[in-house]
Amino acid sequence: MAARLIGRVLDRGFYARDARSLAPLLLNKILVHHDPDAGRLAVRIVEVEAYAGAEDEGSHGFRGLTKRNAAMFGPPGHLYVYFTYGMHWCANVVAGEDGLSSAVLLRAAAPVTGIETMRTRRAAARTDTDLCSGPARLTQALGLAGGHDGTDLTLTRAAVRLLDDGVPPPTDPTVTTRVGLRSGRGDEYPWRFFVPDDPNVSHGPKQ
DNA sequence: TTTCGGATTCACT
DNA sequence: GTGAATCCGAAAT
Repeated sequence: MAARLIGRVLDRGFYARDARSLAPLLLNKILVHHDPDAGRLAVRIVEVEAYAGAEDEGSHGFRGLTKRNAAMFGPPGHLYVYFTYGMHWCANVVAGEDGLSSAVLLRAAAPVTGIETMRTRRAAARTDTDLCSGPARLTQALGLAGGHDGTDLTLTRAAVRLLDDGVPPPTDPTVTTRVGLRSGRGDEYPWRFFVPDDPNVSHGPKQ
């Protein structure tokens, strides 16, 4: 029933570019979680935000290395998963060279495989386009949490992987400012990218 | 040790 | 469109 997923694992060099360059390239990539409880879950990424290193006040890395954000400072191609608002997990892909604190936040996706599991986990979702239409919704639907912080996405046996299945990123992605940042703390940078007119994109500022 | 505020979501008006 | 829920990490004391 489920269509066979064919795709190649992206290599380290793909992730090594800076976050602003990497972010739009992640659009239309496939995020797969081999969930020990639910089997294979997969989504197609449709919305991302770039967080760029030490000079970006909106980035967790702005205030330097801490135990929480250590994955951001590590080598590219790993997951950075953090807890926020006392109840939500958000997942990032680490970008840039080892030692730089840059990452791309995965904000929204389109369900591909395991939709029944996602509907169960996202009971509040009224429609399938609400299953992954926000950074914390995405992690909840896929079952990602703090235990996945630091996962190497480039390992073929990793529980979480990012695949290129041949669908290219949009040639003209929509670009806006980032969501949820305080005024003057990096909210002015146009570093949010999403697939134009995709119904799974989160409800952010004017699109 | 205490305080502060958050890369959000959901229910409700 | 508005506000409550909810708790951890980091900064301040």
